[in-house]
Amino acid sequence: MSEGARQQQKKQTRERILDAAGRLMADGRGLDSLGLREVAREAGLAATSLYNHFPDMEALGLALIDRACFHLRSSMAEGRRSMIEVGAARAVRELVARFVRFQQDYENEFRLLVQQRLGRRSSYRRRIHGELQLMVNELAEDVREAVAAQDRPPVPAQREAEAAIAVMFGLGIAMLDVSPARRRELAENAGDQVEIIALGGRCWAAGDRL
Amino acid sequence: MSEGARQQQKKQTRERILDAAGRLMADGRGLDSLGLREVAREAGLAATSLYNHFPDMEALGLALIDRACFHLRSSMAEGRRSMIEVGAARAVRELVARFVRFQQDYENEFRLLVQQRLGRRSSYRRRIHGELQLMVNELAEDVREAVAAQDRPPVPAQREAEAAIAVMFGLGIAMLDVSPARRRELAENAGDQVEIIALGGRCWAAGDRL
DNA sequence: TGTACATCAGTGAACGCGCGTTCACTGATGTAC
DNA sequence: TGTACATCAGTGAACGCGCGTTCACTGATGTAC
Repeated sequence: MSEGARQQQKKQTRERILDAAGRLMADGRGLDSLGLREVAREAGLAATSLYNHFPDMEALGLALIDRACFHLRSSMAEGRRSMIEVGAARAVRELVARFVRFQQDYENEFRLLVQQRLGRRSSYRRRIHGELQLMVNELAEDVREAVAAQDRPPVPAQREAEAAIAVMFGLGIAMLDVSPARRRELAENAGDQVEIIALGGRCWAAGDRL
Repeated sequence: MSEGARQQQKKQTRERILDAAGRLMADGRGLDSLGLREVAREAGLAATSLYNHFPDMEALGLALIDRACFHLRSSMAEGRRSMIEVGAARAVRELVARFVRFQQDYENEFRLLVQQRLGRRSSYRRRIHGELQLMVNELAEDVREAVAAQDRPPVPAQREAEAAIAVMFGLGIAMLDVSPARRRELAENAGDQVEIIALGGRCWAAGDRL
């Protein structure tokens, strides 16, 4: 019980290290370019202290990725339940808006996820891939529920979700380097794209093909 | 004229350096992890010789990216002209097939482009962004022509092209880590997604909204 | 409550190594007369 | 055609620097009796 104090201290230090690493990534830097000493310095620790919290640099990176996944998941879950009621048109726009908010609130973490999705470490890739898979599945489930709630014929929800998420990640990447005005424009375009996907899903459900 | 021999030799050496760098990236390594000495060794040159061909490592990276852009462009241009005649359904599948072929033939270069699209160096990002923009515009133009040739009402070709390319890049990334069988499955899914996009474009053109 | 002992977060020195770049050079190729 | 000179691709040594990790340590915190 009183051991708690020490453990709590340790947890705080761990967070301090992750925060420091996050701060260093703020100016467009990638995880790969972060050095152990650099992170330690930023966190106000001796370089070797990091080994009390992470067995090696790979583990530190994985912790950063975990954190990013958590933020992505929370951001996308926010207000998810209301999707069914608001109707397809608004639901699509709000989906994109949630993603845009995540991208803006956690720009470094967004970059981290996209970069490490095809980084060198397979542990990173697997972690991110799994998270994105979950994200696709949840979105697909939402689409199915919303469609069922409106007594429409079942759409190819999985394909729609995959395409929508591909569009949103593309949007997130494109937004990184441009002005706020251009960002809004890109977001609106992406909203249109997702709407087109949803419309296409309805046609597909009705048996239409090209 | 006879100066040509020396110049030609130099050009060959330059290619040897780029080939060496390409080989080193073959096992999933990123551009950022390539060292000057390492590339020189692989090319059979003294480390300092690289400076006779590239002012610095950034220029070497840019040359690699240029090469990748060239291959992407050639791959996607291949058989582009026949798109109009074959009809929308086949055109969509062939579009995806061309991209898949590029991804397989030049896997390292595909990774290079995706990774450096949000890498640290803005010169890289700009180069790649410009290339992708061109790719989107060309695809949109093809869509417009094909639709016009069939006397259909004009579709939101730009949005369709953006969405389709986002889907294909997502596909390319997902294919990197999986078995050939799974790759085929993913490619088929992506084909369906692009078909859904095209169907959605038609609905949109007809004035449908969600 | 007081004391002896265990735990363990944080430290500083040291390891071998490769990094990108500069410099003065060598010697083959190309040029001018 | 022969000779003197210029060019320049390729070389090897050296620069200062940070890398990730190991090790033996210190001293505050926690535990047992």
